[in-house]
Amino acid sequence: MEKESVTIYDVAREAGVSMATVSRVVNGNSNVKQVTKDKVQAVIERLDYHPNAVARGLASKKTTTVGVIIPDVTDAYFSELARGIDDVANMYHYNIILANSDESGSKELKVLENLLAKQVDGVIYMGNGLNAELRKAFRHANAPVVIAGSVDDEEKHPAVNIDYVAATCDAVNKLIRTGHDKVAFVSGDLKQPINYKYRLKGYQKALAEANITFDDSLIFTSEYFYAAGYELAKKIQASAATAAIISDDELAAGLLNGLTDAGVNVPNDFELITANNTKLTQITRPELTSITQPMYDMGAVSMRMLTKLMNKEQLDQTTVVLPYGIIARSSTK
Amino acid sequence: MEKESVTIYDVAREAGVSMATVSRVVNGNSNVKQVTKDKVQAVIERLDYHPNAVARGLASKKTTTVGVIIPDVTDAYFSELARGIDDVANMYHYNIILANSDESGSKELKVLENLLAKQVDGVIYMGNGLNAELRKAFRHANAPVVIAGSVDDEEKHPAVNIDYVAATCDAVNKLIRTGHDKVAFVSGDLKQPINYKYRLKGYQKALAEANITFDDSLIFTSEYFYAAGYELAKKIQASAATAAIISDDELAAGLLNGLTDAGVNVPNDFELITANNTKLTQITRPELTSITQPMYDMGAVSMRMLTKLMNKEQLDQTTVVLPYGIIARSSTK
DNA sequence: CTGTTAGCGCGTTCAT
DNA sequence: ATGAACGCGCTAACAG
Repeated sequence: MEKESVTIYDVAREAGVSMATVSRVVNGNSNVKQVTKDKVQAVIERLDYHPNAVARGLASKKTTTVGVIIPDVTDAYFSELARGIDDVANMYHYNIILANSDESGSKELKVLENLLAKQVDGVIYMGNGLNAELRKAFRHANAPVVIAGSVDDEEKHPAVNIDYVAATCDAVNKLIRTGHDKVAFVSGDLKQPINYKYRLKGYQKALAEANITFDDSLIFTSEYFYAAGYELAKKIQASAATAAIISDDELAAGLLNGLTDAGVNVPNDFELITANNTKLTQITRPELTSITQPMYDMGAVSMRMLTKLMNKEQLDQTTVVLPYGIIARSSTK
Repeated sequence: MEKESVTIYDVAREAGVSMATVSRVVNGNSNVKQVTKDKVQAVIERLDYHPNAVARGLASKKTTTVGVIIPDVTDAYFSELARGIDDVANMYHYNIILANSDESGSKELKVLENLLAKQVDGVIYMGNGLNAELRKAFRHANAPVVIAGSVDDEEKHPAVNIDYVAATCDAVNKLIRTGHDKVAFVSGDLKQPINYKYRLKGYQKALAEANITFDDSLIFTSEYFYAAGYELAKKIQASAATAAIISDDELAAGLLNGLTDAGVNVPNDFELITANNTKLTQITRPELTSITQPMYDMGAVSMRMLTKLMNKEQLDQTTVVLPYGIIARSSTK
């Protein structure tokens, strides 16, 4: 520690050139004679020179770091997205500042402000709480923002996601086809657009197509925790439902185990389909049938979009909808 | 986007003071008359001025960001640590740059170099691959480094962890007491100190105390993936083992399900104890008995230590060993 | 192809 | 209590 760091000026002096030339070779500018380039390169290595990214950032107004807002790193769904983001970021020589938001509106705002103060070149937002205030903050930010793994119900911001309406509809259809006409809908807060404007809509669409009347005693909301799902089992059991579509895997795992422990046989007495196909779905017994989302790719694509935006390139499409699927496992017949 | 950002200079002009004064009020310097402080504050709000952290970093040589090296965000164990780190970082007004290393030595080095170039004020290293090269890089870094959730077998670097020897020994003891004398040891790469210098040592200690001779046909290594564990079930079944201690929960979950699917009844025919008590342990059926580690706290404490180091404060102790426990669930009798 | 000169936005002496 | 001036390390015109 504490050794004086060598600057571009030191290598310029040692190499007998100007700092501009050093800057050029460091940045791969072609306008440098091979000989001097080699000479400078040698000095750089001898002195073990490393460009100071902060100074560079101040001068160039680019930090090559992007901010990533995530509800909770600990969440299997979002961390998978984060992995895709980081890998692509790396490819393009960006670093990511990761900030947990807990899906709290005020914290999201605070965190965004922070990221912007650090002069990030762009930000990726993950979370389902996109509201008017946040939207305004995004608009006023002088850095592009892309939404990953969720929706912008006003479709103003670049986003990458799947067709949540269709996916939910398909899943519910699958349940209906097996003979269920009392399918529970289990999601997070219904105030969030992704739940009431997309998932619930898909659910209702499936019912409508099968001429089943909507019954709101079959609608359940919960936090996305294992324990919450386990707890919910009682309520679901007390309802008329014989199957359920759940919008979160951890929640689904809790529900599954809660039902099982209460003596309900899944899938014979009750069928379940969950939404994210995270690692958890294979670990439970029975394994969980699930909607599949390309989480890693969604993260990767959103970061790729962001690089274009940061580069002032035109986007082919502002919303990228990736394909989803349904993988049948043992929680359905 | 693209609105000219307001600088400290703008505020100074509008408020009719010098930028030095603005800087003082922004940084809470006491030497400012209340009246002018208020005046400046008003202008700051009116102009919506936000200090540029990059310029600040260049001038002060502090970026208030720390680098966090993590094997994989997607890993339940490490992401829990990361959460603790981020929460404490936030308390002290730091941000974290998260970098995935995949436990690859070369990538860890590259990533560290990167972080250092960005002038992070400190770094937290998570991973089990602390080798000579990395150690050297840490020493030469002009930022303090603390190791979280793993060991520095030379005990030179500040680190926070648990007593892996004792924890493993306890777990194996528990198995032995139930009557097992053929306990399998399942871990990751035995080249990693945490596995051969700590966990394996604890395993051997337990055997020795019970006068059971060590049998290396009971030693298994694997990658930390569910599928790898599932695959491993066959080999374990073919061995003489009747119980196992496993060093990773995802691996343990795979092993458990592999055994179960092969017709082995856990815990009646085979008992399992896993190591990290992540969320997974409650999701499997039967639930997994596990060593418990305070992951979140380990992250939090390591970040707290780092803030002291960055502040040039003395550390009370360079290695913090947090308490562990063993929680009995249904994979043991 | 290379060097000179300005800043980038802010913290920090050093005067006053 | 406040201001002037310098410098942090680098990029980016602009000359030549």
